[in-house]
Amino acid sequence: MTTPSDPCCAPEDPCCPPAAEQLRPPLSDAEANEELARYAKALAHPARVAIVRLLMQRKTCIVGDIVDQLPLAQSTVSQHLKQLKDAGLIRGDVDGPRVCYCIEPARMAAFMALVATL
Amino acid sequence: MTTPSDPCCAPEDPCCPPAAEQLRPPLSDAEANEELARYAKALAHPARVAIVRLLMQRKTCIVGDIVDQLPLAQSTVSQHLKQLKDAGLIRGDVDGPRVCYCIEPARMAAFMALVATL
DNA sequence: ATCGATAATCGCCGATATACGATTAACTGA
DNA sequence: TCAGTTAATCGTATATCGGCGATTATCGAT
Repeated sequence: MTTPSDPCCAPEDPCCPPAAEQLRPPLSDAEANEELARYAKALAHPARVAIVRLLMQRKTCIVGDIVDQLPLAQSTVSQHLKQLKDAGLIRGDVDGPRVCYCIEPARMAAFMALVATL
Repeated sequence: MTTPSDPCCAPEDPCCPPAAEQLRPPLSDAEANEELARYAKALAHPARVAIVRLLMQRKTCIVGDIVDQLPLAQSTVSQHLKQLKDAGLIRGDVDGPRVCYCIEPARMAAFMALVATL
């Protein structure tokens, strides 16, 4: 459980622990290409790379902080977050009026592994 | 020089040796994000991933063969090749009536290095 | 029950991506 | 020189992206 005084989550108490890892079936060549392309597409914008880097650095899940770090409107940042979430690279957990985003480490690892297969 | 009988280049005689490597200046955070995003964008389509994989496997630079390997029109493949070339991930050398494409290993390594910094 | 704060969504726009067929350009070989 | 092959480019249609302001939804606190 999260300490009530903490708006989101302290580094030692992340609000969004890694999702239960379901077994990922082996990929065919075409599937691997599509998955890699999906991840790459999610990172195909500097703002999204910046968001990922931010979430990697600060283990704690930030939300509005991300908006403050970027020279973009709130709605635009929200769209970028959605794209990263749809790609599975990040996760967002509702915590009161805020939403905590954090990296989905397994997916990140999967992306890096796919890149390594090139 | 290329053997005339060879349509493009034999594996032991690649038509496009790696480009002279100019020193790459260190990148600021923002520049690194933009460069990573640029590479990621280039790989943000399954067909382009497939092309890169093809060029990594067959060291020899293929051209029309790529079209045969993909379920896309020649003009479409040409566009994808252009995007990869613009991103610097591949290189195309004219060899008679054909064009030989091949991986730009240094750029590929740069991409992988940037991914590793995430 | 209402207010204030937070974040997602909507609607809109211009710009870009993706696909194709048709055309053009460049080179070889006859 | 002319014909054939190869690949890039052009033109077009559709879809998605990327940005913003405005609106909506949700929650905590009063």
